[in-house]
Amino acid sequence: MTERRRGAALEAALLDAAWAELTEHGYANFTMDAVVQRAGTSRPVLYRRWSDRHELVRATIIRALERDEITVPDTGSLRGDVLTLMRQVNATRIQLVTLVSVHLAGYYQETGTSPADLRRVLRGDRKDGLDALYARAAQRGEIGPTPLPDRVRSLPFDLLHHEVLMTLAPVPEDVLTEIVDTIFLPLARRASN
Amino acid sequence: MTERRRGAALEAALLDAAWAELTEHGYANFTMDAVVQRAGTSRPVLYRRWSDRHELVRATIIRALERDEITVPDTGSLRGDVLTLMRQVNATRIQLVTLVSVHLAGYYQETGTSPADLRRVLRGDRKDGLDALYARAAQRGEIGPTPLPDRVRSLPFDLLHHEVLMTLAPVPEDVLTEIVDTIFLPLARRASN
DNA sequence: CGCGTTAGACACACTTGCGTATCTTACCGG
DNA sequence: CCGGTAAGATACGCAAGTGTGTCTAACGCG
Repeated sequence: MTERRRGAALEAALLDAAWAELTEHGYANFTMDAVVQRAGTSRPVLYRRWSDRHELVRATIIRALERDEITVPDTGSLRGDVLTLMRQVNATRIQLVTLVSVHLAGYYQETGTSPADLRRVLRGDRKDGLDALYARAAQRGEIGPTPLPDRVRSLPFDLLHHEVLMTLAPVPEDVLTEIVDTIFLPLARRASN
Repeated sequence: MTERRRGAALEAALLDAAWAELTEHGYANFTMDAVVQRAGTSRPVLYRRWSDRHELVRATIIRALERDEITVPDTGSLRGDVLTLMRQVNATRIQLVTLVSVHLAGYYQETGTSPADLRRVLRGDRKDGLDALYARAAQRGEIGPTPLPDRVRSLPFDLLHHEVLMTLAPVPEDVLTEIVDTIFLPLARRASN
């Protein structure tokens, strides 16, 4: 044990361990002990930074949110853009989505919030990007000039989300294309004419 | 305490209490103690019937499934049928859906199952009814002769489901009609031509 | 090099929930 | 009305997790 971590490095290790515990065992089975053990340190080190379970969970989720920034793509076609975005979400945010939606049931009851509230935070910054994405599609003539209803715009992501929540696993590529090609695109073209 | 319940009556009281605890406090905070206390009886009475937490939860969910049978409507129009079905689900199954999808995270990890597995049970018996519903719609000429893809057929219910999971509350009527009128019906008509 | 800071190990009191064992007491059937 | 069955009330031991002390030993800065 010659290497003794300190300060930021130690803190990062703890948050990484907490994140791993959260995603692997869920909020219900999330224990300070497990985090400490996984990080290879000891109880007081943890408590010196976060005074209780709640604070640690909050810090862990915030940290996860700050990682994995999602960038809105510009592939040259609506289909490509939407699919690329879905793939990004599918690849990087599954753990986050399932954690936030499924594992935090207790949290919602305590705070009176709902998954939609947290989801708005997740998606908020993407709103402008989505606007631009659909504007480009309209400009290319892929969809008509009438702006799409919000529910149509979010449709592919809602369905992706739903699929993730139901299977608790990454969504296969053919399901992504099916959602886009048999549901979203026909509707988008029709709804904006 | 002159009234002492026995047999079936007592069992029903226990399962009712368990259901109330599950929906109010979720699986994570579900304790045998709370059930016993809520039912106004004592620990051993519970354990004589279900040997552990898991069995009790299973029995409670099965009981809830057996209640609230959903009947596939025949209103004379596809729109009316689908909307009526959605209203039924919205009115009677919210607790069940949220419980199964959101509160049982720990259960899935322990058993290696996913919400989709339980959902199949929920929806299984409705499959035949849905077939009939869409057959009638085709016969009336509301949709074309080409059978709808499964993903389209389940679309309104998936979106309802998603909405419930996000808000953890009953879905307002205007959202139901919006889903049907701006998403489902246009797509259904188009997809079966 | 020496000193303050803090990581790391360990032990504690406390709480909660589990599953069982024991005993009394009410109910129901014959 | 009487005897078996099961309800109801405690109580107990166990395990897991929490949050807090206390002590040491390593590290980093001046």
